[in-house]
Amino acid sequence: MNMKKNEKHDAILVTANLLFEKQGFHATGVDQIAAESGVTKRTLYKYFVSKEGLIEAVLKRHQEGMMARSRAKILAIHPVGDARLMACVELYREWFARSNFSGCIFVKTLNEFGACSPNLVTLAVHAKQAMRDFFVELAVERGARDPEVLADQLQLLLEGSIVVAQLGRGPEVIDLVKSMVKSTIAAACA
Amino acid sequence: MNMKKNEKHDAILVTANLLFEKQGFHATGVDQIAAESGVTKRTLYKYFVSKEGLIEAVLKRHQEGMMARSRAKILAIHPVGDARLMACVELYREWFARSNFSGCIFVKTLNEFGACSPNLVTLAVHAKQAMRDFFVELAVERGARDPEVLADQLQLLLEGSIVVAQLGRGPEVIDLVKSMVKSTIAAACA
DNA sequence: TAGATAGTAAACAGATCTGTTTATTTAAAA
DNA sequence: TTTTAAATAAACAGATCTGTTTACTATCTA
Repeated sequence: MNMKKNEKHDAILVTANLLFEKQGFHATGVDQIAAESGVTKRTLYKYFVSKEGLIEAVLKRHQEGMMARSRAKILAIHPVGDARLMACVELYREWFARSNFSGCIFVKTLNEFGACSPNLVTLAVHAKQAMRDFFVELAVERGARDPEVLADQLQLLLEGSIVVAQLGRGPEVIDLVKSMVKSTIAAACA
Repeated sequence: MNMKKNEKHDAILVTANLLFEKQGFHATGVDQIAAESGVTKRTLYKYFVSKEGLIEAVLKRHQEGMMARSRAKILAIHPVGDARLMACVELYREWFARSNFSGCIFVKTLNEFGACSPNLVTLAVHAKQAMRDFFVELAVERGARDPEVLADQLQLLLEGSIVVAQLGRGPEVIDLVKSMVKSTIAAACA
């Protein structure tokens, strides 16, 4: 069977994702996406009804990939305990350390479409919720007194770290986050 | 003497600030800013060399206003101690509770101009630094063992709270932040 | 081999964007 | 009152944006 089904379709999604992360949504034109995908605009509009439709697809794919990669990395870690929660934090360090790190595509979505596209905002909110739900799972596993609260605390610290990393402090912010997460977990399981 | 010097100039700055916060920078056109300022485009371009120049002026004015209002509110609080740091956090609650809250204009700057305007990025970084410097002052006052670290921790939590508030959790996030700040201060002064 | 499918190339339409120009009006100052 | 400065209104220029259209060319399969 033919494994390279929808090659172009995926190339467009990957390129668009990269450009949106780097430049933002409004600053990235459809022409640039098509050109850098090695595809004509016509082909792009064959696969996606509109720029907004493309953004939607990019966000969905990004969330799925993010969650799948996170689950794969963290759930392989044993023994279950602090280790998994800390590995979660460590995942953010790797992200910030990437040469092309330039913030979170979902935060960008909130900031660029908060006033004009409830649809895209919803996708961003759901993505962040999915991550928080994963934190709840890990908190339960860890035996937190109130897993929901611990998840909220983790989310708070990690969202903060994204902005601080963007401010030029780089991956080292994670050291601070880790120390705070450690004492937070301790307090949440006492 | 004539007190209403530069009335138009300021009207443009105020309107532009509101629109940029609500819609983002790229999504806000110069025409809209001029129209809603009750001014023609010609006048706008008399006061500001370009859209980027206008954005620059908006960011500077925003930072100055923010710092002045914060200092005025917090430095009036006595006795010096936890109260001032907590009042700082409370300031964010008021911000999130405003009907037109839609994120931080400096975070928007990072996300929209990170790849194409080092100039504007620098302004955003400096604004965030000014706020952190203020946190350091308050931490010193409070008698923190390492004021720089406490300031970093505060910054981390408050930046996180902005995004979480934007995600629809509203001003209530601040309750969580406050509890975390309390224990963080306790640990930082033990 | 014939025909459907998917793609390229490139022009086009119409809207919108930043920024400029011209001509006119208002208003204050000399 | 006369002059000067500041603002308006509105057209214009040129670039760029999203999205469409037309015509041509591979490629794969029935």
